[in-house]
Amino acid sequence: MSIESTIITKSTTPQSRSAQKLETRRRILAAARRVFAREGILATSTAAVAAEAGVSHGSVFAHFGTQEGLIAAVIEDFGEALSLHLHESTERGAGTREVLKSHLDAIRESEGFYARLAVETPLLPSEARLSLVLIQSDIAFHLSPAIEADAKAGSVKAMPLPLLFNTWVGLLHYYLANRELFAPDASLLESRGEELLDHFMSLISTGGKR
Amino acid sequence: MSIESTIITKSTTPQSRSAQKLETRRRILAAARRVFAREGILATSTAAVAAEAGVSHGSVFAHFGTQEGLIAAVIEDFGEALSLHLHESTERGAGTREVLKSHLDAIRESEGFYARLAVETPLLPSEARLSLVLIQSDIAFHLSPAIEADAKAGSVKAMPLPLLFNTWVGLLHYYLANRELFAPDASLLESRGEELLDHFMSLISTGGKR
Amino acid sequence: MSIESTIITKSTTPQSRSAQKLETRRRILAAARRVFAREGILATSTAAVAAEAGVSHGSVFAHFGTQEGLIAAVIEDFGEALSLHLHESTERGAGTREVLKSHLDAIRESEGFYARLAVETPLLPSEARLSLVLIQSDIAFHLSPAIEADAKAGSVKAMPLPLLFNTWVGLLHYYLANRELFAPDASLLESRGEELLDHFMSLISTGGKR
Amino acid sequence: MSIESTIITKSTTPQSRSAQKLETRRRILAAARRVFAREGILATSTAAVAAEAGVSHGSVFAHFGTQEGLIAAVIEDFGEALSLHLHESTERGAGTREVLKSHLDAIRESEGFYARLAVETPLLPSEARLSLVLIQSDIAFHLSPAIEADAKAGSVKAMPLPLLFNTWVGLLHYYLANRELFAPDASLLESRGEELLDHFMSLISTGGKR
DNA sequence: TATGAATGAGTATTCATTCAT
DNA sequence: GATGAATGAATACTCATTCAT
Repeated sequence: MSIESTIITKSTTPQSRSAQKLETRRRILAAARRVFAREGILATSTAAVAAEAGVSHGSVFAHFGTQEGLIAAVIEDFGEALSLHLHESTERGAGTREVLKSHLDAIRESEGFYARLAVETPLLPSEARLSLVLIQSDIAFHLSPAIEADAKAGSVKAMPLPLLFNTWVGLLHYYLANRELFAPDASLLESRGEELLDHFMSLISTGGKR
Repeated sequence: MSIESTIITKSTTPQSRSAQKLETRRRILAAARRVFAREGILATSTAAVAAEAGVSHGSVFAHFGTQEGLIAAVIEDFGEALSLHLHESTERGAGTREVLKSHLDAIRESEGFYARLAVETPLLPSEARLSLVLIQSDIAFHLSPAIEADAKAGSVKAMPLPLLFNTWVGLLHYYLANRELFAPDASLLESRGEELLDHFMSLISTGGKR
Repeated sequence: MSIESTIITKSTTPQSRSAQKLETRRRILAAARRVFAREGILATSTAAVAAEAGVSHGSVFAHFGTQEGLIAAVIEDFGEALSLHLHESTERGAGTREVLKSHLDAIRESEGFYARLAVETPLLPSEARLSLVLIQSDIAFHLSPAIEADAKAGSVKAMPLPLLFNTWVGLLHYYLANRELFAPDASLLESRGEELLDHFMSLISTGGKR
Repeated sequence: MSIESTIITKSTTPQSRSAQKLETRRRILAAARRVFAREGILATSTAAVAAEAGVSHGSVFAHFGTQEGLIAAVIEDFGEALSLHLHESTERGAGTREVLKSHLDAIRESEGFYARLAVETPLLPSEARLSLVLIQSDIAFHLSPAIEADAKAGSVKAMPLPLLFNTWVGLLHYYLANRELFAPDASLLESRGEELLDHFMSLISTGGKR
């Protein structure tokens, strides 16, 4: 939606050269995100991205140098948006559940792409892998104080934070990786996000408090 | 190791032509498992498998028809071995922890290949994906009565079995997918299996009973 | 000529697999030599070679791995033939003029390709450059004793052999590089070889003996 | 060096727009000469020339139309400078050796570029090839009277001028084409120019007179 | 005039698959 | 049944050239 309007804007509103360039860059990034979500990151050819973006094949390389560069840029771009969303929707002093809820909310908008990322990142070049690490650091950064507070308050079991965090991410990624199985026709997070959240909270909660 | 002993067994017992054929098939399967573990399933060419097996490139196709067929067969073959191992090492009436321990033990021998499987399965054709589902059903089959018993006994929280199972698998796969990070130089299961097991048990245990 | 007869032989006489392979290799080498002579070495695409040879594009790489490998193989193949020719046509104890004559004779058959080689070698990858060095060593090897004898006999001026040799090669290559200018419609060596030889001999000869 | 001083001269004298245009043209030509010397003529992209010149990629085409046009212009420009240098440094009535010495001196300043020219000219489009022919005519024009005089005086053997001239150019180009071999770390003309000159003179000299 | 973003044709290389031996 | 030579479709990347600003 926003993409189309952008395109219209672009063709109707004459812009400076550098703005045009930025716009083309955005178009390619957005197109790549769409095709990546649809077909998979590794399974997508640079030509397919160019076609989806409505630009020449060469333009992809003029902007991103290599396929790896493109992939890294798409992930980084996505990571920034995710981070922004996360910061906006996570109140200071929010509880563990609220932070995890924000996490799911942030992902939900781009569930398709995020699911591909969860699955394919281990197979991507290191530059791209690093980007995902940064994304997750961001989430951990929000989660950490919430967990500590809840642990101190006794509502959450004491346990090493990394293990707890990785359990959550593992659970989430596992369901996303098997979306077709767990939510054949709909958004996985839409249909089962709440359930996953409840389940995880019950796992980490101290027995009596829940 | 178990692979080599299998080869030796077969080659010391010369048999009819159809047995020879079976032997070639086994060699290709074993070779594929090795290269897949080393290089990745999707990153491995059929030619590389043939070379590792010491057979002609054509033989791979004579036996498995297509690359997809080969991959599916390798996974199926692996699934059968895993299932066997699981049945052997899991005593009747074992507790939840023991079953999960058996699970890790069964995987440990082929950690490299299993890790590839955990990562790449979502990207493989559906035939191969189905095979992994069957493998996991098998584990669930062993786990189910143990959990139910422990739940009845009150040592494990009551919760939907699939969620519990998927949390375990999600956790395990997440660590396997990031082996390089979590166990740079050693076997992940060797160095951190126990820790994962303890962590998971503490998650699903009722507070006082553990 | 020999090429065509070879092709005929190939298609009429069923051969063993390895002979077939050698035959394909030969076809590609011969085709490459022809196109290289016609279009230039660097200006020729691997696809053009494949088309000229009547094989698939992939075959070129099945046989020579890379374009560089192909070029190196073509030069090496040519060098061997040249060396053979040189050995055959150069009698033991031949004089300087006779050896140089043999040199020209050996080149004449493949003047087109040799001219390309003379021009493009400095621009080719080092492996290929080395091949040309070997070819010229071969000529120097024949020339050396002849010069020495003639120098001792007083019919050739005393001078450092490398300078003398490089003057000859420089002269020859310069004329070959400018064939279109010096022999627009015919073979340069055919039409002007004798002249070059006479000229060079007069340069290196002692005044009185000529 | 001489190139830089030229630029300075031009940039300190701001002039009309058409002078500005000339200035840009000169900058591109000088930059191209530098990159050509460094990387090779054929191996240099128009974008690399633009970058070296500090102008936009489009400017190259605004001034020279095509890549071929640029190359031809660079060579022509070089030829003019060489011709000028040659005229200045060659005294009327100079002997053969002096003229050849002037030739080497003229080239020495731009040895890198001239060596590329010697090697790559046969591979360049005809317009560029023609330029080199003109350059060499120029040298021949200076050499001709000197040779004739020396021949008449009996110090140089009688022989067709073109053959003599081409032997000289062939020798020179052969050494330049193999600079890496003959003068790995230094200027070829610096380290071996005298030697080549002596050798060539001894070749064309009558025995006793030298 | 100068710019530089965009183009698209061209190229080397890979690899699953086929099939004659 | 096994072989391995041959195939050809697919794909990332380069670069001269154009043209709107």
